[in-house]
Amino acid sequence: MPELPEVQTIVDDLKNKIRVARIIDIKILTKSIWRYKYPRKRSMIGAKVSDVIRRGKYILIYLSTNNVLVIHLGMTGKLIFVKVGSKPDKHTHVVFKFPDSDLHYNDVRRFGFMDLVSVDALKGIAFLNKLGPDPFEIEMGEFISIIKSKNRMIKPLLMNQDIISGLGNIYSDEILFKARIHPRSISSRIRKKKLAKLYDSAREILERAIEARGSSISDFVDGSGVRGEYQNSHLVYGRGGQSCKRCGAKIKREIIGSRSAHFCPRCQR
DNA sequence: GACAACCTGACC
DNA sequence: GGTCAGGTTGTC
Repeated sequence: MPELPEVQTIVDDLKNKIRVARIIDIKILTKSIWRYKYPRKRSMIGAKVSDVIRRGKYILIYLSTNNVLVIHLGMTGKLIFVKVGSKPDKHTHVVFKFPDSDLHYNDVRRFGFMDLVSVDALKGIAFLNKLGPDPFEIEMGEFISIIKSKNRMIKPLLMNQDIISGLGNIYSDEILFKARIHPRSISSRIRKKKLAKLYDSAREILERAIEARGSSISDFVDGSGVRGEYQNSHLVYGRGGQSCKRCGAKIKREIIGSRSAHFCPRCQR
């Protein structure tokens, strides 16, 4: 489900609702969502949430006990605030109890996961260390040289979290359309001018998507259970067979890098 | 780079 | 019954 704008939306909601709040209790309903190792609850119970940040598509919840809860939402993960004592549904895997509300971690497909690590250990976590910068964390020149230095199809390259983090299937399609780059273009051969446009497009689209509180295709909702609006602004994603809003040509849907890619064969070359 | 694997649900 | 889905990881 979630790419950078959706994860940022959740992070903003978490920050507003639980920063400075204390975790009263935790109910773990599904053990297997803890990927690295099963956590000690006493490392979390009684702790205050000191900060919530996003790294790529990861959510990092810092606790006053010097531990960090690292969460990846996978495809269908959700963090939703509900009334104290609300009954978990069949896909609720963890319940965090706060004074004013409970926070349910739900995930239908269970591709998401959590880890609890100490602040010290965080620096040694491989899957965080290998994350590339997101488009807001780098300058245009750096972005261009990263892309130019690889010899790969641009869409799978943009989706590779080790190179640039935060982009997934929706936003890579939307960004490439805006920059008028064909998703199969080989990164090293794309002109600098086009890559400059790609950089601007990435930041612009992500910013607008965050303002719209994400894209809800089927599952995504924010911390209050409300859907995002950016799906209404998609120009290519999910529009295969329909006409391009820019030139009228038929939008194509093709498998590229084992994922469905949506693009306009006339606008994107 | 292509694929399968990990899962459940929606849709045809 | 089959296909598809906002992701990641590991194998050829």
